[in-house]
Order: sequence, then structure tokens, then C-alpha cells
Amino acid sequence: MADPKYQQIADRLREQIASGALKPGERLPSEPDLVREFEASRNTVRLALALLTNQGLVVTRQGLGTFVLEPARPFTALLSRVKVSPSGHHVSTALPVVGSADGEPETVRRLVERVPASASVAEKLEIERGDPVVIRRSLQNLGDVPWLLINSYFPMDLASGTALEQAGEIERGSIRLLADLGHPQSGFVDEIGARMPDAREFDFFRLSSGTPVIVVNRTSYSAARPIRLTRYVYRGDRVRLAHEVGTIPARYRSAEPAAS
Amino acid sequence: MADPKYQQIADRLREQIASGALKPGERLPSEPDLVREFEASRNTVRLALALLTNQGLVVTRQGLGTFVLEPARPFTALLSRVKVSPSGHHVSTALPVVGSADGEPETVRRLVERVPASASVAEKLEIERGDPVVIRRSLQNLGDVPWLLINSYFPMDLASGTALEQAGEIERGSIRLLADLGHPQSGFVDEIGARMPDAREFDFFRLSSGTPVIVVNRTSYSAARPIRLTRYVYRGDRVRLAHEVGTIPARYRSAEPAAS
DNA sequence: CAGTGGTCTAGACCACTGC
DNA sequence: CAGTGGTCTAGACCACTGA
Repeated sequence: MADPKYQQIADRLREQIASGALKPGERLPSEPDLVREFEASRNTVRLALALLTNQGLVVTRQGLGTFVLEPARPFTALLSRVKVSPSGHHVSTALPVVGSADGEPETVRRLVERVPASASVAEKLEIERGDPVVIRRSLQNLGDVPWLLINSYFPMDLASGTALEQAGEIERGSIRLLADLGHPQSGFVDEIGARMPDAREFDFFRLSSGTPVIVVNRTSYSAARPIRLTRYVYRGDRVRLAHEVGTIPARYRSAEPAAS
Repeated sequence: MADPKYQQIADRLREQIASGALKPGERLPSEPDLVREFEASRNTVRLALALLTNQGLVVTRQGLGTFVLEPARPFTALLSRVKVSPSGHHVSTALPVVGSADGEPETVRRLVERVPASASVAEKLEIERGDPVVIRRSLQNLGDVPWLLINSYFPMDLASGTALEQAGEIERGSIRLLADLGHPQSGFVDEIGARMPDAREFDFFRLSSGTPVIVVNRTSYSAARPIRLTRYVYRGDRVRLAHEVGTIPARYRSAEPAAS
């Protein structure tokens, strides 16, 4: 009698999911059914279901039932590829945009805004909190799954009066545009973290409880200063970030992402 | 009357935490107190507290109370540094071990085991599921916080009869040992993902609900084949993985991690 | 010991879904 | 409409903590 009853119920259901007795997409017995089956009160059954929900195993929909979640098939995004070939080193720095096996990313929306810098943005760009920055937002779907949120932040003194302030795609890419403006990129730093989504991300990704997001902060520098911060927010269950160093036998390499 | 009562209670408490009325480490009012304050039943109050717990804002300890969590100060682990200096490229590939500002990592345990390969390990090492592999496990603390789990998997035909099969540290590192055995490393691939912790990780890291883990799978290759898989599991709230490419102004660079 | 959270029950009514 | 999950109540007893 070690475990509490709601744990035991959760364990039993988890086993049935792991063993395949309950397959992905299938409906679990209704709560009244579980009450009868386990001789527990409904609150106890619901405690067990809450556990499974928080572990990302099931999802419940009002009026319909509780369903076993499909295991997510993550896509691989290539962060960067560093070749150390006989003829010398070569650095290929792809954007963390999908190079996927099945399905093309689609950009759904692009927005340009001008807002005061948050504390975290200000720190990376080495400006004061509250200083104005230009944000270029876009988001990408993979099939019908919202997959990636991209926010690029530019210091106002760089972006003011340039194409960066206007909506629409940047011809030939923003890196080249920044170089033309006298701020050639000399390097960048990626900082990768994971956390639970905030309310906006939760809605946007249509997440169920128990799914984290992965955040990549890519800060680009000229020789003198930070010139851009790009923040990529991915669904944690849909992405694997790849980063290749050295010579990798061809069959193990990730696909090159589409140009962006 | 839009939101249910437990949401309203959670919102009120969340505001008090955000505004600083309830400071990190402080105890929330007891559940009976909240019952009186919000004129709700204890179950409803507990629903609200469960919400805050899942969002990583509070932690409850039986017999003591519910406490506001300290915001985690993440440490930065340097995944790799790629220099593109005038004198030529240089690739520094640090293990994802902490280069921290305050506190030194300590290795707490080392274990060596011999087990059948799981599906995911078999795939990376290109062997059959169930084939024996040697696992070298270790874990690191940062102060008194369990921080990092490392599992290295070696194919049996490489490790059999070598120092890899014995407990204790590998002299001069396992990369060099593998090279001496005729399997020089030519490159590696990092695959980075995030997910909710499993039960073992949950206990090990002493996590509260609402904290994901970050997993780095580093597969090392010789010219011919995979020779090692190292899996790093971090507390998601305690780490930022850094990855530097190009020339970064010195003051923006991460600390070099301690040799390992 | 008193006070805290952890577990559990039995029942009620509401909101949503598909038929 | 019947059946599902969503919310809520009122009360009970247990397990853990610190004084």
C-alpha cells in the first residue's frame, strides 16, 4: 500500500499506454467508468488524469473525453555546421530553420513593430531598458502545426530609416543589409534554454500541458558591438537542434535547411 | 465572472508574487487561511495552488507550507566555440560542462555498467537494439544543487577489455583513449532537445513540477562509424547552452569550462 | 503537541459535444 | 437529448514538521 490510490491509477493507465493497450488517439475510459473500475471517487480519478496530463501523455477535451497523445515526431533544425576538411575549415551557419524530412515550413505572418526594449533584450543589445528597438516578428508552420516563433530585435540607431523598419522580406537577407549599413557581422553567440511556455506561447502553439518550449537567443556582433538579437521559440516536442562539428560521415548528416 | 474561481485565486496570488508582495522564499498563507480569504472550499484552493506549482512559481512541502520559489539563476555551459580569426579557423569543442560565474561543479558519482542498448542508443550507434553497450554514468552538482547527468555509451566491440569498462576516471580523456584504440574522432553531432523529466530525473534533480530538462545527445564519429554517444541531461531552469561562432568581442564571451 | 499539506469521499451543478 | 469533462462544496482522516 505504498503509493496513494491516484498514483496507482495513473501507473496502471500509463502502463496501458506504454504497452499499446491504449493506442495514440484512442479515448480512455470515461471518468465514471474509471470510478467504477478502480472503486475511487471521481476527484481521485481526476487527480490521476491530471498527473498524466502534466506528463504530456494524454489530453482531455470537454464533452469528448480523455485521449492518448500521439508521440511527437520532432524535426531537426541545423544550428550550425563546422567543417574541418583537409582543404581547411569551413563554417556554415544556418539559421535554425527546419531542414525537415517531410514537410516544408511556411511563413504565416510577418510583423514589424517598434517597442521599448525589455530587460533581457536590453542586456543582449547593450542598450538601456526601455530604449526603443525594432522588432521583426514572423512565425512558421509545419503543415498545420504552429512550430516556430522568430523575433528579431535591432537597436534603433541601426534600424532607423532603413528597410529593417518596413514590413516585408529583406532583399538578400538582413545580414547583408547590416553589412551595407556599415555593420558587418563578425560572429554570433547562440544561447539555448528551455522553459515552460507563457500564456501567449501556450495559445499560439496550441500546446497541451506538459510541453516545454526551446528558446534560442542568437546575438550577432560586429567587431565593435551587438547588432542584432534573434530569438527563436520552438515547440519542445517538435524540434531537435543539431550542431555539427568536424567531418561527419555523410549518412549521419542533417539536411541543409532551405535558404531563408 | 469569466474565469473559474480557482483561476481567480491563482491570478491573485500570481500578482502578489510578481509585485513582490510575496517575496521569493516566503510562505504563502496556509490553505485554511486561503479558504477563509477567498471563501472557497479547500479543494478549490488546492486547485489554484496546483496551477502555480505547475507553472514553477511555488513549491509545497508537507507539514511546512507553500513557498514562493527563487527565480533560478541559470549557468552557462559552452557547447562549442568556433573562431574565425585572421590567422585561420580554430575549433574549440568544449564538453557541455559548466563554465560558471559562481561555484564549481563537483562530480559526485561515477558508475560503469554493461546493459542492452535501448532503441534510441542503438539508432545513434548504428547497432541493433538489445546489443550490449558499456555505459559510463556520472553526475555533477553545483553547490548542493544536482545539475547535470552524463551517460556515455560505447559499442561493446570498442570498449570490451579496455579501460572504458572499468570504473574511475579515464587518464587523458576518453577521446584520446579511443584514438589510441584505432578510432580517432573526426567529428561529432550535437542534438539538443527539451522535454519533461521522467520519474528518475525528477527525483534526481529534486525538481518541482513545471521544470523541463534539456538533453544534449553528442554522437562522435571516426571516419568510418559512430564511436560514442554521450547524453547530457540538464535541469532546464539552471542552464543556458552557449555556442559561439566567429569573432566575438571579448566582453561578450562565455567563460571557458574547466577541463574535464 | 498544534499546524501544515496529502489523500480521499460523496455529491452537486454547469458547459460542452455529438447525435 | 445523453454523455462527457469542468467546477465546486463540505467534510474526513492521514502524514509530516517543528517546537
